[in-house]
Amino acid sequence: MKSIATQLEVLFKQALSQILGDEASSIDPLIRVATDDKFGDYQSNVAMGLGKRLNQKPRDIATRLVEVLNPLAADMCQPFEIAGPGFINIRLKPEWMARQLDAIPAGGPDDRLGMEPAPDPDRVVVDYSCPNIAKQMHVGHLRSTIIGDSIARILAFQGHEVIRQNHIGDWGTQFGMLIAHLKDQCPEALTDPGQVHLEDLEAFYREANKRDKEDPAFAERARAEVVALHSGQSDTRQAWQYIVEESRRHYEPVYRRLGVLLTREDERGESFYADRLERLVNNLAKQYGPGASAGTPPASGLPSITVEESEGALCVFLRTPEGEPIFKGPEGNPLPLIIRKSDGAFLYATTDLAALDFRIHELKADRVLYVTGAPQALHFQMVFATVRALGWTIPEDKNEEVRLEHVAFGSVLGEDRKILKTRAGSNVKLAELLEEAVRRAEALIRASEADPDKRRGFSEEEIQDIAEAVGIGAVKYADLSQNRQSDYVFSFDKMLALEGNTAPYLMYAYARIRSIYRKGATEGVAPGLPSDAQDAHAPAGNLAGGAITLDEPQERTLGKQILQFSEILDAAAENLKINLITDYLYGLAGTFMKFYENCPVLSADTPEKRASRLRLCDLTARTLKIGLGLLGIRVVERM
RNA sequence: GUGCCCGUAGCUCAAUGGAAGAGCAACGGCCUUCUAAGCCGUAGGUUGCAGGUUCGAGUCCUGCCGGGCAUACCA
Repeated sequence: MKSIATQLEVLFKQALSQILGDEASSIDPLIRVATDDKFGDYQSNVAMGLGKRLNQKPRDIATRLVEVLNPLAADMCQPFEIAGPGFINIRLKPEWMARQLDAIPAGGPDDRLGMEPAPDPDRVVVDYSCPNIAKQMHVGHLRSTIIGDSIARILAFQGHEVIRQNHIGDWGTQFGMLIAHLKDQCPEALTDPGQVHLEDLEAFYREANKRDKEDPAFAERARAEVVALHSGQSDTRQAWQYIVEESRRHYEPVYRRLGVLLTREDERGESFYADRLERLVNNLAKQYGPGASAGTPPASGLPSITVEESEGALCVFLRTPEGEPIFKGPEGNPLPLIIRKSDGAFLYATTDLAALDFRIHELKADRVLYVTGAPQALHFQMVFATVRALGWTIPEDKNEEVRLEHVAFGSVLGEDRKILKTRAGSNVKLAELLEEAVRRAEALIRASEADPDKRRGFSEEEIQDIAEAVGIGAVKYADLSQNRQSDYVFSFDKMLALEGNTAPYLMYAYARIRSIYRKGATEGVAPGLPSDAQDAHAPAGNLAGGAITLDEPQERTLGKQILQFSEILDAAAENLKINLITDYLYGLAGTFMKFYENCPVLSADTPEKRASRLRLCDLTARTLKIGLGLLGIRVVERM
């Protein structure tokens, strides 16, 4: 089933070609959701633009268009209205919307509300989370993990082939000191790794760091371990493996608690690329180094790339065809992308180039997304520009350029509007932050249970389960409902607030719907809840005919918004703006609440009306569940 | 210095070039009817300033003011 906007576009294009002929094919009908109910449901803004182009009055064009459109769209729309400078206001017929809703198939395990998958799916690499080994995940990893996971879910739902990549920080000079320290402090970890566990990885890291700074003999051994690690010496490799494994024991429970999809199979950390770096750098130096100026000149307009040694470091420089540096440093001097340090070591730019090589040439990605913080924008600009200049983004076996995108996000701030820190000034640990969110959610539920008017009689098990879902959901929703690019202020009180655009509000709307079904089942007037309520939905149709009617204004609005889900998803996926989905879900939940207040379901006037309203409830619940699912947030049956 | 991002109601934030919106806080209503973690109502604006492009600018361009981030060997 096509979205409302798409169907309107088809009609408008037909009408445009009738009055304008062939030149109409390139015209966008500019269908938009109306900004206000008084203007209808949708509007077309095409007439204003055409007025200029055809040198006619926009209102005259709109009039001619509407004359053709009225019969074409008679099934779908009320007669069109022309307003203001030439807006065409579009009002959908309730019977048409009801038929669209009726056509949505019943729910099931892979429910997609009848939405069609993308006709031309891409293979998309999503790089996100990327914890550092031997350090705890802290609040700085929160957004990458949550946003990246949601983007992966959204694109997969749309039918794209998503390849998750967790580029963990499992390589680098810091491993020298960690390994040296491990061999001193915990040698049994090498002989019997399964039986020995570090209690506190963070403390271990700090101790190693301290010794590295204070004890020259230790620092010497640490350097030797770096060499041993790189050359693949077995006991050093084993120690390294042990440290990585200990880190997994920390972050995998965080992933499970957050409900992110990342698994061990998605890990392709820095170590994976380590033995490719030297060859990569040598090849670049050979092709674009000083002796290689005879290479092919860049195609017109493309930047030229050179690889030069500067201040002892090996650097990539990009220049315009006119020779002007594309990236400039403080004094206007060319800014290099350093791919080998003066001490011979490689660094993150090198690894990122190797990773793009792999993702483009071996994973065959059509699109590569990097979900990292906005401060890294310049780095990715340089890496992407380099890769484009190398010609990697136009593989021979594809006709479309590989899309490289930095999905940047703002920082998480404390109430003081500074980067969120603990009172002691250290990073806030993610595990502790989640624990506090759940604990606060639990306190809210217990307070409500202590109130005789609000008490639902939850079991202890239910309280724990609801607190977990609400607490974690609140953290994730608060993050995802922000415009990704701006910084946001972290506040437990706001994200767990009982009102407003929060996870608890949406989850409450869902639970209310489920409550109707439970009550209906006991009274024998609704099909009831399926036994496996988490994964299936009651087949709400086929009751007394089961046809949906949209008579009351609240029914009409609810039905319309359910039908709009697919166009919201398209917009969110296109711009990777997840807050479009949260705004939509919040609006849908609000509309449902109004419907709930005004339109009795179980005690509707007639069995037909009851059946219709039950189906609206079912569709709303499914939309909320799927929508929250795309955010990685689960719903609960009661709260 | 240069580059990127931001500046919208008291506060926190939305708004693919199309007719300025929520939530919180404030004030006033609604629980013998499906969950009041709810609903209804009132109030709140020269979208930082000044120009420009456009039929139309919060949105695009230029300049200024204010803030954040980045800017050669950590990621």
